[in-house]
Amino acid sequence: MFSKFLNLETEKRDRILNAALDEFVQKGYENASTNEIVKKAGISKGLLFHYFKNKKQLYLYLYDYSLDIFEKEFFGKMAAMENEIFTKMRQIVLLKLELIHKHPDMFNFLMAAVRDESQEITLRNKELIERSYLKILENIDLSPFKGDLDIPKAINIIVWTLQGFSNEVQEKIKFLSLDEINYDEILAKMDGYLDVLRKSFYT
Amino acid sequence: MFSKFLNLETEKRDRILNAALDEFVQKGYENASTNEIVKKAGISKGLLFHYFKNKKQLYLYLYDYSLDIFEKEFFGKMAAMENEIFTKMRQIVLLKLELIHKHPDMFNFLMAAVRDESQEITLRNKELIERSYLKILENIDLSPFKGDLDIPKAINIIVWTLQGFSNEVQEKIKFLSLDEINYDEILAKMDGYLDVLRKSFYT
Amino acid sequence: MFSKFLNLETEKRDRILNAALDEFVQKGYENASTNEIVKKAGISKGLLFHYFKNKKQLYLYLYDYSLDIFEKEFFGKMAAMENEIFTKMRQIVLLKLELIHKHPDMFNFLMAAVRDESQEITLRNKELIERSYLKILENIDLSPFKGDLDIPKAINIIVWTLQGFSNEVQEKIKFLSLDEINYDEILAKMDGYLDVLRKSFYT
Amino acid sequence: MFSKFLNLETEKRDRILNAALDEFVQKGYENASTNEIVKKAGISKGLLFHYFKNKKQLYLYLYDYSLDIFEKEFFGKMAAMENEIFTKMRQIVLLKLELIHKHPDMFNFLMAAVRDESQEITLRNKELIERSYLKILENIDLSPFKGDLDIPKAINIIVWTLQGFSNEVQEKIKFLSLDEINYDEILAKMDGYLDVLRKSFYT
DNA sequence: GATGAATGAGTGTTCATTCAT
DNA sequence: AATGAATGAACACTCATTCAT
Repeated sequence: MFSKFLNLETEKRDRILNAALDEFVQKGYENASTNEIVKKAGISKGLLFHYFKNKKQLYLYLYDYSLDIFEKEFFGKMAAMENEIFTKMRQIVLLKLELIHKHPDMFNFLMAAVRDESQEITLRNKELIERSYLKILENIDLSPFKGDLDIPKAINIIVWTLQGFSNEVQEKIKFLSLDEINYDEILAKMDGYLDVLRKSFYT
Repeated sequence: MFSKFLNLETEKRDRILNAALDEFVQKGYENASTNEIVKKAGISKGLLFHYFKNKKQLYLYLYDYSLDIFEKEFFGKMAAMENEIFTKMRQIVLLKLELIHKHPDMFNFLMAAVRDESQEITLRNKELIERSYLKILENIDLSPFKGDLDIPKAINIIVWTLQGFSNEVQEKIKFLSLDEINYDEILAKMDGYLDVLRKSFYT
Repeated sequence: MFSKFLNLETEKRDRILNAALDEFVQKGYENASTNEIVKKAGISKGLLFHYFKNKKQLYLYLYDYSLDIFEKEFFGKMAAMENEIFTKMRQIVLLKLELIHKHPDMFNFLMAAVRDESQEITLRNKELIERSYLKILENIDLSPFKGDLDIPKAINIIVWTLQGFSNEVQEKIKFLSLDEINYDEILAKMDGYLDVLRKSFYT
Repeated sequence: MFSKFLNLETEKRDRILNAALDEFVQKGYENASTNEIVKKAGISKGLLFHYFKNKKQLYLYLYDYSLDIFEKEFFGKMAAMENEIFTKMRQIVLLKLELIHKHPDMFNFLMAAVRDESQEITLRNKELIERSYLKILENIDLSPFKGDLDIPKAINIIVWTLQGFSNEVQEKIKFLSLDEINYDEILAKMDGYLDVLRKSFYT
């Protein structure tokens, strides 16, 4: 399907990829202009459609491509993590932050794509979340939890708390440049939340 | 700004409002067609742009209008609520469900609008959330919380848990028709989460 | 359907009609460019699609419009014709020539459209031919035909002979300007053919 | 001009020829895609344009090539035909039917090409028709014709009658599959027409 | 106030043809 | 000879917005 594109010299491929990523992130799927993409990538109109039969396929390719990179980096490093849930969740958050710094455009694109709600993307995304969730929770040490606790619910509460916290942080730092962000402060706050939960759920 | 529109006879105003709401909900901002809106509303092309100088202004008006109605209904009923946080949160969830049933289009529109992330909407939304948050938390009875607990954090955890639960439910019922939804089951599950939190945070 | 277009001032309507007719005649359906049509008609791109929802509809409108005019003129004058078949056929040929002179573009368009073979056109055309045929043959005086002759076949032979002759003439005069055509010579030749057939088929 | 192409190995040449023929027959000149042709032929884009400088040249080559094959088969077998005109015309019709069955694609292509009306094709076609006509009429036995008959006109009437009949038949069988066609019935009808003409024109 | 004809820059996509390899 | 990446003008069609009436 995309073999033509894959055989391209890396430099040109990246130019196209970045141009498209950039345009989609800035304007969203509908508003993104293939005209702008080719201009940014410095290629002709026809060439884009030589590689991708239409705008949608380009978008889906970008999604799969970004997801692939994230998954590889994510799952690869998750194997070596702690089994103690709070430590593990903390490590996951740090890993996520690291990936955002490494591939900010891809991350933004993925976030935006998920909101887009196209059938195909929603499906791929659902699968990913399920796989991630299983991976995160496998090997978790359940022994420290209080005896009368509904552990599955407790785990969901931990996950949702980190999600809520994460959203709040993102909302706040949205308009800051990367070097204005005080990660120590953020992590300290997060540790505060994890402390509350640990004290509440562990014996 | 919209004074011309406000002076319109109620029936015509509502026709325009509903037509626009409907179109934006169904197709999103970009894909919504002003042509379709005027057709649905039974007015001329020119008239729409006589009342709203462009598509964006119409959209923002709709947002403010919807928000207004929600806020009124929400804040109005919130005054009479319990001060015990779990009871109050439960009441808020029920109220939210009630409003979704009463104004499904407006609710969908607001949800979609928030995701849109346009500067103006984001700002208005931030303000609303802050106001709501203050309102929800005012008069909360803090005495039952454990003495050594970081109460503000605990409250956030409660809010985020309900948010996470709510998102999960929405994801699941997205493809169900309204009468296929089993509300009792959903509420029972929610009560389960509230129980876990109450046992953990209360003395 | 085309009410918008019909309410247009005659001058502009004709400009659009002629521009489209001209373009379709010159280049055929596929190769005709809506860009060229609007340029020739001196209107904006959008306006053409305001009147006709797409290229195909414009084409079909043109077909129906042209056909209508031809049919009216044709059927109108056919009522007053002789019942003697050779005289009638001669009158029909003369009428056809007259119409070609009066509406050369429409005639060319109709001829081209029939060859186009699109489903819709083929259907409309088949109906027209059947109607014409019935009209031509109604009231024909069969008494002069030889007694042992298969009259329906003889009539078909007369029709096909005129068709064949007509095609041959058209082929020859295709590259001549209108005033270079010697109609007297052509008609004399045609009368020769009709004489042969009359002598052969009549007692 | 096409010497490069002629020196190609027969198998590859035929692959290209058939692919092009197929595409042109299915979609017509304008809509035929060189992309599809090279895909069907299993050759590269560049190679097609190495052999034929453009689409038009390929089309014209195909026309000449098809015509050549038809002419050879046609003229070859025409030498051995009867001199009695009605018998000969019947034999020609049968031969035509035979050729349609033997080379349906080429026949369809030629028919379509003639309708195309491009200058070059029209010219080649005119020449062919004249040559065929001369060939058909050479050696015809004029003795059975009635003494006072305009024989050249009579012959044209015979030809046009067969043409008209043939067109009518083609119109009718267009949507039938090959084995649904009742050839005996068609030929019987045709013989009816030839009988009418024979009785009328012969002493 | 109310209409809807008119605009034109914009869209995604196609495709015959070229050309470096 | 053979490849297929690359071009770019052209296509039909859309749509928010304007404006004369």
